[in-house]
Amino acid sequence: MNIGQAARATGVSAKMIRWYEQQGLVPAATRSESNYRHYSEGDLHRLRFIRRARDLGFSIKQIAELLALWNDRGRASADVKALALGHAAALRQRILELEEMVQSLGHLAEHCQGDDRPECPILERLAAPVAA
Amino acid sequence: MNIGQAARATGVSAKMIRWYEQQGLVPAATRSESNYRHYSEGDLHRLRFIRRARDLGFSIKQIAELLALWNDRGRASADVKALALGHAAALRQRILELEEMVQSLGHLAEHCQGDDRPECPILERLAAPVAA
DNA sequence: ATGGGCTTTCCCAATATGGCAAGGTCAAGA
DNA sequence: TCTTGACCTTGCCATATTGGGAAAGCCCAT
Repeated sequence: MNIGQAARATGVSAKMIRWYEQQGLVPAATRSESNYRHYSEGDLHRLRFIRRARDLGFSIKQIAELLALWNDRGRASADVKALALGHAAALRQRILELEEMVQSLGHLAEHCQGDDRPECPILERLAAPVAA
Repeated sequence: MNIGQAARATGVSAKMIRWYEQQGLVPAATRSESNYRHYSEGDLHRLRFIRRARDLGFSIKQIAELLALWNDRGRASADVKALALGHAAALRQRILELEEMVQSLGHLAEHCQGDDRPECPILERLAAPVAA
């Protein structure tokens, strides 16, 4: 199976597959005589794993850890769980930050008429002389 | 006022001030004989504006638009408001995505014992053969 | 044999920020 | 006056992930 087919089968673009290989996230694919990469079912399996982990917002580094645990038959499930929960906590933190921004924006926008006149509390706040 | 003082006064690092200048977000600072940049109160004002907009999660490009509106005495407040609300909507969208991830992670972790044994539904799900 | 669709590698782009290095400048103290 | 330390300059590198494009080679079907 060539890289394009593997891409279609896993939802990981060919470009990304090559990049993951370069980053050591997947082992270097075997090559045909004419240097084409080709992929086995096991390779697709691994790529799908990566794809799903990306969808959950794991970084490449974290995915490398997950893959290592996946391949370690003797791992403790606690290690996997800790990784997942740590990541979830980081996501929640990020969500809080974004929510704060949304709230501030909401407050600012509330006081802005949003008409043809130039008076705009949003800009005034951003430009406030000292603290805001 | 030198760049270091301007940085301290505005909360924008010297590095970033130079970078904003290079990006055209702030006009090139005037220079002393020995080529040191120096900054006026107006410059600090502009830098603080940028800083606050960054804190609200606006991108550099968006900040450029905000600055243009700020400097346009005849702007319509509607234009500013639209920018702010559009940005808020994008943030909310991002929040939804992150919340979905957190939820999925929560579901996965719920079913994982998190002990010394290797059985781990988290990995099993990530590795699931076809759909998950 | 020719063309269209695939593959290869390599370079570039974006975002915003920090770090490091080599060298110039300035002010204060000995 | 000389030295020292704090500051400034530019420039390059790195981060993390993805897409775009070019030039060249390969494969299959007509």
